[in-house]
Amino acid sequence: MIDLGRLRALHAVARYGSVNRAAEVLGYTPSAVSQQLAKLERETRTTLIERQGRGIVLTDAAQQLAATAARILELVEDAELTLEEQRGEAIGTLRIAAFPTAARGLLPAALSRLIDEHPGLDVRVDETDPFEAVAAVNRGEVHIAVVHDWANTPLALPEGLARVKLGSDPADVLVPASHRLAGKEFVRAEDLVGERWICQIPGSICHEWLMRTMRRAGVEPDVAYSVAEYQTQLAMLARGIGIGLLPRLGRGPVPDGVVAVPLQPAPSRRIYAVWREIAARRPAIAVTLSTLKQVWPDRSTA
Amino acid sequence: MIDLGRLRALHAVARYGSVNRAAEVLGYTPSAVSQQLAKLERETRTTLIERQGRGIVLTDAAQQLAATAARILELVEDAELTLEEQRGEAIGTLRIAAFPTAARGLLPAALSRLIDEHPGLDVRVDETDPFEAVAAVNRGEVHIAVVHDWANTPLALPEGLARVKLGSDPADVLVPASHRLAGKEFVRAEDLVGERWICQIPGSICHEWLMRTMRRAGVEPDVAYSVAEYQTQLAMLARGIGIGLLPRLGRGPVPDGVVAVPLQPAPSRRIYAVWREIAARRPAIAVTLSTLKQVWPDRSTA
DNA sequence: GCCATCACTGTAGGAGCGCTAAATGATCGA
DNA sequence: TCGATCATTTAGCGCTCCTACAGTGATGGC
Repeated sequence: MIDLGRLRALHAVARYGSVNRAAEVLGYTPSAVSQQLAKLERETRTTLIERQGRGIVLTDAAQQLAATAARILELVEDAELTLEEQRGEAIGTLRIAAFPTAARGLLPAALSRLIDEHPGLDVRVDETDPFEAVAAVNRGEVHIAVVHDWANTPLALPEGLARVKLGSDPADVLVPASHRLAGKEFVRAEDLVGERWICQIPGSICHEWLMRTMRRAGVEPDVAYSVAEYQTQLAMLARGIGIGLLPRLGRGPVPDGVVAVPLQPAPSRRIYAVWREIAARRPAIAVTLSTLKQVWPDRSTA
Repeated sequence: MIDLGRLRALHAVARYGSVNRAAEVLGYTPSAVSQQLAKLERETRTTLIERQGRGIVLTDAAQQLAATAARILELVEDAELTLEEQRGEAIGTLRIAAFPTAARGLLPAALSRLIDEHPGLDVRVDETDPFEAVAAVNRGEVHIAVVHDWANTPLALPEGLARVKLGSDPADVLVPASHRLAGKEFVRAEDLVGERWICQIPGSICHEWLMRTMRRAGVEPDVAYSVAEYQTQLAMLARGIGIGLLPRLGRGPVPDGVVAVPLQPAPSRRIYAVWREIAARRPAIAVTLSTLKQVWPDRSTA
């Protein structure tokens, strides 16, 4: 009877289009995958792959076999999930992909609690941007993704993925203590026209929000200083050479010489946990999701 | 990921109710099956089997797992069949169970032709009575069963099994050359009242037909001589101490001193080939079925 | 047109798995 | 209580599968 390992290899090759990528995903060397395919060909006495240029293509028979292999592997995974569900223990490896701010501001609390309450759980974290994180969940390489979106460009999820909103992450304007806005209760976007910005690199919430909001208002923001580190940003702010924007999540208390002023309306970046719907039967995933929800720092008053 | 071998072991144990029988069917020692189950328990961290007396019982979790294992194995088998079908060659092992007369009178011709035309085919034959042969096909232990039934007690097949009629096997009355019926063109059942019978052991067509037909006519047949071997039966017949009944299938020419007289109506034992419906996609099975049909000795005139 | 690179394949060798055989444990029937 | 029947445990052997490394053929930059 056909070996499952061979089917996994074929399925991965069919899915990722190359022996190398399949091997990478499976955690093997390309040689191992190649040998598995060769053996599968010998055992089934069927040509499954053909070389094309530097790569390979699957024959029709292989495509078909890969399709049923997918169903078989799904059933096997389902059986494993059912067993784990029946056992009810949160156990095994759980991989989380989170964007940097969440990795810093949300995961430490969640992780320490998970490790305390579920010693059998081996949690791994990868810092990944939201787009890639969702793709990784969809491919099954990661169990949970912590991602964000903006109210005006809501996150679209592939079929089969579910999400729960953990909360919103408001961002404040950081200004030097001597700044004209330092004493205000809140500021509006239009108050910020003409300012020089100290932003973290493109992809940061500062950059994102500036571009989204200011441009919509018809103003091109002046990002004079683009820095990589939060500490650099703070040092510049303290010198009074510009202002910044920073999410509260994962931000420590602002140092002397810098003041955080809430924005009105607050930049509404929403944070979600995303997972494969069927995988939620795994207790490990269920407890992690619930822990993430519980440790969300409720700073509605902050 | 769960190993297929473990699932096969569990499935077999669930199906046959004991480690020993499962091992026998799988072609392993009980030790191997026991070890597989133990490993499956360790890997899934789930209790799957419990000892009960000398045997075992499966837990609920195991029952459920075995059920999905059945679906998985079915898919795997299906995938293999598809590959073989696509390849189109009759190849691999093919197991036939046949009742003794067919094994002697029908299979030799079929086998020699199969071996000639399909060198890749490894045909195995087991002489088995029809009831057991059908059960073996249903369990998947045998691919094709050659069986018979009587017109008044038609063969009932379990779901999923198919059959084709190969032909009818008429039986003649064998009488000594000196017998009063020796010159007749045919004889009727009522002509045979009062005769002493030389029969092969219970289960033979002679015995079966005598009991079925004579008793229906209200006559208890007198089986004076019950022998095991055809040659013995012939020797007795030649001495004129009784008469016999023998199917034409697998019977050689009758020796001097013995005459075959057709019965009217002929005992209508019908011969079928039986197979699992889904397995007919296998070229090996398809060609064997067609060969069996082709080599059926057409003796409508004999 | 040559060489660097990329992708897959082949080979040798070592680690680990899964099987068998034989002994052991547990239970049932006589 | 003894023998028979099932299942399990242990030791050990063979085989499989993986990695490391070398090799082959196609591609593309220069």
